[in-house]
Amino acid sequence: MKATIKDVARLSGVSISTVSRVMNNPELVVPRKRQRVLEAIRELHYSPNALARGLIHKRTGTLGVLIPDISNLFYPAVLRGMEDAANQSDYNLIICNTDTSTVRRNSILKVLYEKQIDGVIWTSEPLSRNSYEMFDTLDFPVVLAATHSPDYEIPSVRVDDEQAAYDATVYLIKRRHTRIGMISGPPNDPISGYPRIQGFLRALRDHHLQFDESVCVEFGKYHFEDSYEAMKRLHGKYPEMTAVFASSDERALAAISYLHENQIRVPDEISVIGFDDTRMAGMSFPRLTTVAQPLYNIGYLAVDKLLKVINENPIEELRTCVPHQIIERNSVIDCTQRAVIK
Amino acid sequence: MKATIKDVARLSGVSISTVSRVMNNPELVVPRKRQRVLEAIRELHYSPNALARGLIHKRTGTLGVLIPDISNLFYPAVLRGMEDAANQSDYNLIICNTDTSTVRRNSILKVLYEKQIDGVIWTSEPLSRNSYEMFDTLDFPVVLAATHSPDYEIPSVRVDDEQAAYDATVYLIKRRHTRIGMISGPPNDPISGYPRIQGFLRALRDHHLQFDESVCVEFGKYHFEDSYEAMKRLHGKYPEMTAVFASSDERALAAISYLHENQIRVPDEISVIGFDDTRMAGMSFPRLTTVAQPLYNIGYLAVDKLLKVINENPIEELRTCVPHQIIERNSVIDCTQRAVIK
DNA sequence: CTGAAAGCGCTTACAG
DNA sequence: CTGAAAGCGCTTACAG
Repeated sequence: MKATIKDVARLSGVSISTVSRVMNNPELVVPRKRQRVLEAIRELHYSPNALARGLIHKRTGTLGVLIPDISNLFYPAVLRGMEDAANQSDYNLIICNTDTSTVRRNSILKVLYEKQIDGVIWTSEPLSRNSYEMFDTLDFPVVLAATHSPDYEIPSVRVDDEQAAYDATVYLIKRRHTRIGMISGPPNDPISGYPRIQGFLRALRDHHLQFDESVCVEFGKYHFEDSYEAMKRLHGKYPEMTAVFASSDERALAAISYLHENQIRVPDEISVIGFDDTRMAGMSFPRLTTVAQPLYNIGYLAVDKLLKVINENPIEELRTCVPHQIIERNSVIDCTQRAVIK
Repeated sequence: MKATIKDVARLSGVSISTVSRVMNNPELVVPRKRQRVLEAIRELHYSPNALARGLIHKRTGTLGVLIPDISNLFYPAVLRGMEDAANQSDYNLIICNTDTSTVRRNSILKVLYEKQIDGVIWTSEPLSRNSYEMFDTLDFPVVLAATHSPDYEIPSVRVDDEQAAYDATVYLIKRRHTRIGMISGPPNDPISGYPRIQGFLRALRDHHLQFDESVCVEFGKYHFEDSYEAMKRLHGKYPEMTAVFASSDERALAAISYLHENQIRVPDEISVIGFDDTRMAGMSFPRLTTVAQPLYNIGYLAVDKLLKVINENPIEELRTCVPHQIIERNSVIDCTQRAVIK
């Protein structure tokens, strides 16, 4: 049996109030008694029951994290950042997979609510009206990570997707590519789809590159094989393309695989730039040039912000936009060098 | 303010006992009252406080998962399996990173203990005497995932590392490779180091391949760059090698990167086989042939087993060994074909 | 079938 | 400085 505060009180010959005090306000207890209590605690391997404490303080020191699917390689770094931030403030994380299902989301939120979670991080997915109302009626403090809400006043931490896509495209243009394709996520995805396509198109437009959206963009859903097929279609309809912007590292690797397997050299014939900078980006051949999201920081800052909301500390800005950055590796070549090699 | 059972009792004009009953044993309450209570619950958005319940039942429905580092790409699939198993039985998971630090482990275990976690999954790391004693005195139900303990009677779920390494090596030998190198983890690692080296050597021995361990094995610690360097050293001292067994997919990708970057064709000149079958394995070029661990299942079964221990259901076997399997992709070629190509 | 009471393991005014 | 008491939000014998 686990020892309780009563056992400690009995063994040290004081009341449970006193035991409680030596744990929470030791200076209120005379040293002699304090010692006796401390000894009893040690002897009994006593440690306080967080449920009882939580009941009184209305705090549990645990946060809920909702992500679409932990097996997506985008999350390991993000979650590590969240964990570290939580850990630093003595919080724990309960991580749950929603599989983008509303039903699942509801049932998760219900049990987290019962477990008296102090707040939740909502990751990646756009925040529907329905989700918003759920958080609102449950009165959950929420922070959005790697997503944001233009419609509701909810704190968020993410990258400027439109601008990042713009910069990635400009990076290619600066290297004299003029015929650039894109492998995108679903156009109705308000995070990794729509804004990145817009950024891509804006860059082309700004540089007076003629383009026809229907020939230079192809869509791969989330997984590798989809994007592999998308690359095949893209290459089929736009064979003169010299570079491609893929809106995730996974899509970029799929594109590279397709090219390799069809004897098209990367980057000598076609350059590829990715998005995210997951760990895989450094492990491919050629190593992937990509626009990095500060994944770890996104996670870290999101939890940090949530903790501020919970503790009613002021937060500097509602929607924080963390900087992206192009990581140059070996999958992009200057288009003129390309000509030489050829 | 959150509604409590008292609010529901007041609104529906019954005692809290009755409210409690409609939640837990509705058949004990007359339909008329039951309806009234149900309505009040809905009206107040009432949902029971799991802390109060946990205090009484001495159960929280949450499990602790200790892993070395969630940002390792080995874990996403394992954790997904754990999550699904937990979810299916209405349990939640608190995931914590130990960074292989004893201090960190102790502090994590302390708070999980206070939070009255129902049990813990200990992942990947070998179970030291010290850890064992910790679990023992805390009286935590524990299951080991992707590791096991020869010394203590603790349930575990993992692959037979020695045999899997043996099979991977035999796979190369069957394809007529006779000069095979290995990129291994640290030899003192009782999971991904020692047994896999032993399996590798046993395969060579069984097939009468002459070998000198000091020339055909090199060590890369955990990360990519280490293994890249290890591959460089291995190739330097064993240039006639035609195939390499890497004891993780990450090591295999590092080996492939090294070979590519030095214009050594894979698999045409040197074949590479990996270990784990993480998602990256399908995304590399060439796609990686590897010995798969059933990562998802390891996670799923470990939680399943832990739940059985917690509920005092019998478990079929203390140490379950899940089957490994070689996934053939494109990074290994028959050594005779290799000669032809050359 | 239902309510009052005790209790789960704590914390925190309130007296003294 | 310290103890008795009330209370956090529930569940569960025990009477009736």
